Amino acid sequence: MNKIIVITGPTSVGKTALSIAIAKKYDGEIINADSMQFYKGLNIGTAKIKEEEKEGIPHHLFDINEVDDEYSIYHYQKDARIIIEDIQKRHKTPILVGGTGLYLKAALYDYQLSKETQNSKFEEYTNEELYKLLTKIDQNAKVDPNNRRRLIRALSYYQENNKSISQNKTDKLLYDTIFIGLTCDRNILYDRINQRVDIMVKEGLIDEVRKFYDQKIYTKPLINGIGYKELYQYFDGKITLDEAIDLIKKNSRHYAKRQYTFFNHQMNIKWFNVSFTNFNDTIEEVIKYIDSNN
RNA sequence: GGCUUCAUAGCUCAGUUGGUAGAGCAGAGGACUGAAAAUCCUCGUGUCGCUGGUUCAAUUCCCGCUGGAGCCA
Repeated sequence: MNKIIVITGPTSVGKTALSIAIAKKYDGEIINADSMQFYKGLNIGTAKIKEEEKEGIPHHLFDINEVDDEYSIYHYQKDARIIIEDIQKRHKTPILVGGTGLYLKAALYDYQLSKETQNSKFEEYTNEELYKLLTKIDQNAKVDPNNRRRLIRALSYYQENNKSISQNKTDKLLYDTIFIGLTCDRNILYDRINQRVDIMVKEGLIDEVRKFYDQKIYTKPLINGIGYKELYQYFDGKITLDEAIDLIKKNSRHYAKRQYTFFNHQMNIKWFNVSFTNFNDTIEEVIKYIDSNN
């Protein structure tokens, strides 16, 4: 097949299980599209696929970074495209699997990213001052005045490229791609998320996080990753273990909601309602859809 | 059994010196081009436990009832 298949959806719907079935069916190779699964050692908390579950299917862009490596959509875009094109050259099917919408877009859409320089000259400004600076150079800027991170990014972009970030946006899809989304009833999804967190704890999540905490590692994946940042608070003695676990569940639920918002508005996804009692039905449905679009 | 106290949004509670109410959490919706599992924005009508009384007007005051908590026997 010469198309790219994307398998996405909120956390806990069963993307990994589907990806193996689809890879087998279409002689595919899987490319990670999950911003946390790039990192070595973040396994339980990111629900990373285990070696024995891969069933011989090649998996790319998993465990490519140490937790203190710098990695962003810039690197991902390059890495993913090289692998996509390599897989296609070998007449196999690239299958992007993951729930990080921005990374999927960066890889597959016409996002123009160039090597950037670090700059921290905006740190001393207040949000209000940053907002004024930005609206002065770009009247079309659609950044919320309170969103400091975005304000600084937009200003840095202007400084480096001498044009506004909003002018650079295109929505062109570069590859022939089939977008498959897995979904289910919101309440069922939330139950699954809650259950999965309990399972992660049983499987040793606390030890997994503890190792990084003991090494005093405070890099992005550990201070941002759900399951990691909450347990760090617990190790710091700020909250109890039960509170940390409840927080992990809550943050995962909120995350799932944000994922839906992104997928529904940023990409054209064909959604499939997952049958958890008979997952083969779901697989069949997806295959039927892919065949009819090929 | 007697006395005291509580009963308000899914949860925890605030409040109305009598003019039918509002926070946090939970939940919902949205934005998104270099931290994206991140960051940011928006959304609060509920028989104010039930019944009766006083009043122009009661969730607010009073009687009783129901349920919870506490104290004394």
